[in-house]
Amino acid sequence: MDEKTQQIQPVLRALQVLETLNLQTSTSLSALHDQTKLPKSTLVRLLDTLIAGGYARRVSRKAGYEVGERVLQLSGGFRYAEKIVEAARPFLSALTAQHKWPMGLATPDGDQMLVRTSTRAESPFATDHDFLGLRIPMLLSAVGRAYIAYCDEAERETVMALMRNSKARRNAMAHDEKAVTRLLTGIRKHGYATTSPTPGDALQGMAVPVFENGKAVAAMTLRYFGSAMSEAEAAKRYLATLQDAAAAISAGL
Amino acid sequence: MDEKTQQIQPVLRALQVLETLNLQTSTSLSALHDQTKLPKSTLVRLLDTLIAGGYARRVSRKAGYEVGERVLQLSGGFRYAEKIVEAARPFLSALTAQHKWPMGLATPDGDQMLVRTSTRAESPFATDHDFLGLRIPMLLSAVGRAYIAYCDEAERETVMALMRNSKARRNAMAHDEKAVTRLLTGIRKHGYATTSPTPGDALQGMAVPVFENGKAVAAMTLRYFGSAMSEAEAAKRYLATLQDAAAAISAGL
DNA sequence: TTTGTAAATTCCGTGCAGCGGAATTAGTAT
DNA sequence: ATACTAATTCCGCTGCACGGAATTTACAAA
Repeated sequence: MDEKTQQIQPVLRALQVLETLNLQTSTSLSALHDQTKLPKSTLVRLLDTLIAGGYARRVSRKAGYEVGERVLQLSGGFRYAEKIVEAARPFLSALTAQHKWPMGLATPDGDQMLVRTSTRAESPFATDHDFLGLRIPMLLSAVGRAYIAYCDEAERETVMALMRNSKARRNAMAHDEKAVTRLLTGIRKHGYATTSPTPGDALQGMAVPVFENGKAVAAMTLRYFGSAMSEAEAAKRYLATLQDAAAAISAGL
Repeated sequence: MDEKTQQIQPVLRALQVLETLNLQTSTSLSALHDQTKLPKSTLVRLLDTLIAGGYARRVSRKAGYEVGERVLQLSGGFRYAEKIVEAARPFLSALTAQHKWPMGLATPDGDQMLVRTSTRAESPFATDHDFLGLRIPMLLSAVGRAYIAYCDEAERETVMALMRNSKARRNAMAHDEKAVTRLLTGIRKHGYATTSPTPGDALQGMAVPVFENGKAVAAMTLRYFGSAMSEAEAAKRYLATLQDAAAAISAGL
């Protein structure tokens, strides 16, 4: 239609495969076929290439394939412009080293939160994939809730209006003003936000805002197994350290 | 020559370009040409493709190109533990070549152990199927026991809590605190863990932890026929070599 | 053990898409 | 203005990526 820059098909396909491999610890050929819609023979050819380059690895016939160490070279040079991301990383790493749970930091991006850094790779409890670089809903995620509860009022009004005018499922809650008010009041009272509890062994989030010059600019989260401890217990154990870290990050800006 | 796996040229070239872009904040076409030795027209084609996918951005005619945000998706699933796997593999192969028994290495994954590499294919005694990429119970397997006995206390407490709250059969033992304590004490006393002896000609495991900077990060196991020798005899024959190998792997990290 | 079967892997002829040298355009220095 | 360098586009050739079909493999059931 518009610009017709030529695309090299196998390159985009290979990158798609790489992204898919990043979504689970290991992926069978069939699963890859289901998720990418690419023919299996094509997948094998792409995988052979990725393996030869060290970007992927064959695990076993049954478990399939996984990402190889060299993928780190593909993004190691990427830096966000914001200094807060760089400032926060060492604190998040330290917390993960201490408590083992994966940590993350996200900044606002329209009606969603953009995950800027995480310590998923450093935690033994990171069963799901990384949200790094992905956008997550403002009103459903711990980081989003922490941010919206503490950002300045003008910004909150703008974002809320944006969400109210949105038909997206992720913003459904924005239409229930009472519920939002209740949610935010609760967050400010306790000093932290959580994801809405999900059944099963999914990871829960517990998030606090990060300020710069008294203005909320990001939120950081600690993610833990809901089946390992209750929310109250998690707060009792980790909230103070989380808030200390957030304050330390602010101080370093 | 040796392996004749087919390689898709443009894929490896595109990844090479991506890696080069990661080396500096922005890269001009000429610089890219110098560093990759690829024709400029080819580079433009590759870059167009990467840009269309969001993996690169054009900064300006003069400054050239830089990596795009989406590169984060290419490595988000990578686990730090992969490095250990890479480092350990040659040692496991050497041990199997020497003793013939299959070796394996696993890293923690929630309340289970994830088998990351094995020499099953190199051993004549591998009767059972391949566990590569599969998860095995923490408290019933040799690798799991070795890991839980030597990992740091905060992590052990978390994992134990997780298992106590679990109804899964594989975690049944977690509810008997006394039994666990006895088990772990015995492991630390002898310096290795075993699978609970099973009747028949099943393979037994004998596992030791692998440390990094004094922290347990994985466990490696030697698997042998229980009917071929007693546990004491196996320990006498192989424990020292196992521990030496584990130490060598740690040293190489 | 043998057999069954679902999945992974290899094979191979077709055709088109990636290739790169040459021509063109844009931006910069004199 | 003019010359010069680097970026971009053009285009005919050909080599290799494509994917359906055939084969092999691993595992489980009998």
